[in-house]
Amino acid sequence: MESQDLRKAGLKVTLPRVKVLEILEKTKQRHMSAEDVYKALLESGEEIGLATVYRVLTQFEDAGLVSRLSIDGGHAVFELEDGSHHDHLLCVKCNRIEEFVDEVIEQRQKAIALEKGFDMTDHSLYIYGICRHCQ
Amino acid sequence: MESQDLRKAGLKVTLPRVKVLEILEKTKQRHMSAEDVYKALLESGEEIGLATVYRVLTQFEDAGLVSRLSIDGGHAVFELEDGSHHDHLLCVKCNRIEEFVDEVIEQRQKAIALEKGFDMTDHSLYIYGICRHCQ
DNA sequence: AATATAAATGAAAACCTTTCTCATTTACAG
DNA sequence: CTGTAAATGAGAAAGGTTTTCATTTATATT
Repeated sequence: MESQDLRKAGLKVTLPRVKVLEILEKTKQRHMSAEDVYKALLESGEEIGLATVYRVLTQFEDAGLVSRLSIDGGHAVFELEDGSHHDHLLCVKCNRIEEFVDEVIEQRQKAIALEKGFDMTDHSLYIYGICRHCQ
Repeated sequence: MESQDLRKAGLKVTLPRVKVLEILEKTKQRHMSAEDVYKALLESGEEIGLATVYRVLTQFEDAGLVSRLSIDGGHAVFELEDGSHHDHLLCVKCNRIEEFVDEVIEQRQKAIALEKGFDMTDHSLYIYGICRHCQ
């Protein structure tokens, strides 16, 4: 029941918000740009403006419902937040995105921040390469 | 003697290229956006177009004279290449940028790419936080 | 159920960084 | 010194994202 998630997040239950959340949950492709979400909405017969899609995704990010990936150069990509922190591998040929978790890297990052006197708030790690399929 | 560096890189020695290189070498701030470089040029009395600054920086990147950092969301930042690979720590308050190298992380990244069947071409790692000065 | 009101939306314009176009200028090989 | 390919400047265009503002909608209140 998406409307509960929205209410919990302090957001009014509006048609655009419900439909964007549905798209994110139902689409097989886990990583979607605002444009991807917008097109999926059109295909499912919903006439929701692109500006609203951007607004809703940003609100979802603020509410912790989705994460935004800021990939090298291009546009932002969103993924449903499932509580599990992870980093990403990106195929530079087909744009496939894979996820990974590495505790060693997580620990080293914390240690480095500490060494440098930084109070770490976040980090972003992307490994770029050519995936199995594209080699 | 910058003109030698340019010639070695296979670039004609033109005023804009010499001046951009000078700015990158003389400015205390190691990390500069295209706009920063453009403004510095104006301040030093050079009338070089912004489009040229972008072109020159991209050529320098291709030639290996500078590296381009693609920081979260915003604009690109350039730094003179000194041959040493390193990653970055960014202060989310004052935008200070610090550098670090960590062999453990480097190795783990390679291992993860291998595991996932990726032929790694590059990676980007940024640690965000609040620096000593801003805490 | 009707209403008031603060919030959300759509459409288009604005924004920002970066790239492109094209006429003009420049570097440098011959 | 001259010819030619390459580089430049100015402005337009591109591409993703945000803002503006009039209109619509959700929901708290009668």
